[in-house]
Amino acid sequence: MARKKDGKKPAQIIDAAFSVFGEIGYDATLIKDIALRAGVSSGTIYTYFGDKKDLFRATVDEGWNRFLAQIREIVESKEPTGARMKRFIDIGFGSLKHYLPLLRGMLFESSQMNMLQGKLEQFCGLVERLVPGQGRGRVRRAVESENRRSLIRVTVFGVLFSAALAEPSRVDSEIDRLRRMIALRLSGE
Amino acid sequence: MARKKDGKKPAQIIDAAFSVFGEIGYDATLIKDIALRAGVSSGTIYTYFGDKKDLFRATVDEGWNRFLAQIREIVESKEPTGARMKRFIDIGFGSLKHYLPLLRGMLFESSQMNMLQGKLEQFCGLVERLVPGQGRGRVRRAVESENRRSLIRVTVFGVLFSAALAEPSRVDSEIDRLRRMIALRLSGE
Amino acid sequence: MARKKDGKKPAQIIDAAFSVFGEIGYDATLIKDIALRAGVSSGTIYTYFGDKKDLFRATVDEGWNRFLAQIREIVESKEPTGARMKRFIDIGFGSLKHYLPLLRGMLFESSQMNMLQGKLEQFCGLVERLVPGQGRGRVRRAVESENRRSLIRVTVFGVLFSAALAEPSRVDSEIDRLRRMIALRLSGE
Amino acid sequence: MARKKDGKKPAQIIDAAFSVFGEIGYDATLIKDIALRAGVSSGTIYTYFGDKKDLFRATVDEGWNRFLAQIREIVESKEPTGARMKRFIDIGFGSLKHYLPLLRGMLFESSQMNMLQGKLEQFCGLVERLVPGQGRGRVRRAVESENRRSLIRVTVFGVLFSAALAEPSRVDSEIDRLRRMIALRLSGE
DNA sequence: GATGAATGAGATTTCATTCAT
DNA sequence: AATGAATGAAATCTCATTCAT
Repeated sequence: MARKKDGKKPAQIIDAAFSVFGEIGYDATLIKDIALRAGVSSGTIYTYFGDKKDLFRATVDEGWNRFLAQIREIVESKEPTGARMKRFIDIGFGSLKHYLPLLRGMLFESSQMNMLQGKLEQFCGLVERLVPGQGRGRVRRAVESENRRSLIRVTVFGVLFSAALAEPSRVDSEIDRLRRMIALRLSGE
Repeated sequence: MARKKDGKKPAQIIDAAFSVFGEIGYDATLIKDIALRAGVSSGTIYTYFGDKKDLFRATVDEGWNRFLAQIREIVESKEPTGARMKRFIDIGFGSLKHYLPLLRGMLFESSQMNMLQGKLEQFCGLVERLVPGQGRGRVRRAVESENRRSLIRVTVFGVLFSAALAEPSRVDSEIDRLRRMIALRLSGE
Repeated sequence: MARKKDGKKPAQIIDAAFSVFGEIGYDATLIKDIALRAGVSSGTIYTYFGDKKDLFRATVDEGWNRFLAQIREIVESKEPTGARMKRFIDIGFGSLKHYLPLLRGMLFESSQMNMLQGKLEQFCGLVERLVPGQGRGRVRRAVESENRRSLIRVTVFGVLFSAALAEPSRVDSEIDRLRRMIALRLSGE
Repeated sequence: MARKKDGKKPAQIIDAAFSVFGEIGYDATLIKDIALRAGVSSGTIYTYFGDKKDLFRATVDEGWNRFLAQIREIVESKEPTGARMKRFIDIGFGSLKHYLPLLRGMLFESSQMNMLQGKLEQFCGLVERLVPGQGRGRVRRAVESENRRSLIRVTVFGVLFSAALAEPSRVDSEIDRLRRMIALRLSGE
């Protein structure tokens, strides 16, 4: 997220939008709330963003891109697989805590669904590159590849939504539990 | 007697609500839309349901209960595990296609989140009873049990939301893919 | 008011209307409430009365005419003035308690204003005939007559609205106080 | 700055509300009517007043307080009684013409009854202080005091409602008649 | 005649967006 | 550029009235 101090209105606004959308969802969020938290007037928001949807998109993009950038860096690093995995889990689950509000926000408005879908695919693609294929040497490579992709997808979605839907007070422990579970599975395979 | 009271109005309304909520989400759905699709007037909806939220709740409950009833019947049947698993997959994924709109609808309103959470827990509980624990005889029973529960949870959430977020035109093939994947894993374990 | 037992729907309805309108006023009264209290269906009301306003008018007329009939009988009786006055006060304030709800009902709807006005004039006319003119023999008969009429009018309105606006729990004592006051003034003059 | 904030909007709105409520009563008045007459949009009303009831209350309070302030000033002045009476009658009946719509408005909604009741008591209290007690030196002080209070109350209510319920076209002459009558009584006592 | 389910016009209120200052 | 008062379209819900049975 943008820094609050640098005096840049759009960044301030996106920061505020991030937290308000995250806390109460797209529909319940009033432009006024965001303006208030950003320390600007409602009108100012329209100087930088076309409309409410536009601001939402920008907010999600900003957050997601930062998140993906971290993951991408890990996936593309030259470290040995084990170390990469460990960092992936550390960074990934750490970010999950931070970006969860955003994810929730994305869940709560149908029109954003497509947005969410595309972003998750991107992420799944990175995870695929991270996790080594198992069935090396076997015959039914294609089938397995499809299965592997599906499994990754299900796991990614499962983790994200388990976290997103957990009760606020239990979010942290839920994320920790998910993390242990995933660490175990990744190491076991 | 008053006008023909065939007793089908509430069901008609819930059916209409089921599809409209499912298609465009809670907020975007107008009472008028539902009335139109149900072939009744807006006012009639308020004869049977207190308000819009009430109708939504009733719609979700109705759908979910039907779904759970099917699953519960399978879980509690006396069939051998293998047969039960097969039926579970057949019925479960079959229903998934049918109830997907509902699931989508539940995603689209933050205030419904709790509802969703509770219902998914119910479902996970049933799945746990269906899938036999693996590590019988091993030492770390407790850890394993927690892991197993987490894994089931992640898988259930993952399957449901993979399906829910798939593009409408690809929903069917996505569900089939998920189904194959799950079948493979259940049989392999 | 009509008797409830004679099996006549319109009378039942007017009885019910009398009490409901009186308790909560014209606007707050639902046709359904009246129907419920009358032991008939909403539809039945429309068999006997054109619409809600019509029913209100009929209810008020019915009540008011009964009240006026009592007063008229007194005014036109051959008793000596003193006795007539006494009966007037007894009957008048007694009826006030009974018909107060109706009066309240009439107050609470602008469209009923004219109705109220006309009825009160009728009543004032009767009171004028009851209370003997004072200034007999003096010169300025006309002035005095106008004054007397105004005084009666103010007093009648004052008594009715003091009673109508009294807090429900204090209505009875308020009416008694008014009654003592009026009795005193009538005897003193 | 935002659009010209002349600070007059709430007053404009209250003025408009005053006349519309007065003309047709609370229920029949649409927010749109008031907005139209105030020369603002419906939404603007909600910038300054919470809801319709709130606006009604504010309107009545505003009007009533102005009226009472005038009366209080007279009651508390050091003038000789005769002069005070004269001014009371002049100002009081003058104001009555102006505030009559308000009084009418207050009549038209049962829920406003308490409001009306309380305000009238205030006014009666002032009048009591204005009109000198008569029976000084007599025995039955208490009885007289109660009677006097009742009489004032009845007279106040009587005057106000005689005026309020008069046909619009005759309001002025009715008020003049009431005024003459009261002037006579006050001077005569 | 009686019923009461169904109707649908209509009112309040919200809030994204605009625009005068 | 920034402001925030003003706008007004739009949606829920109510309830008098109708009419099929």
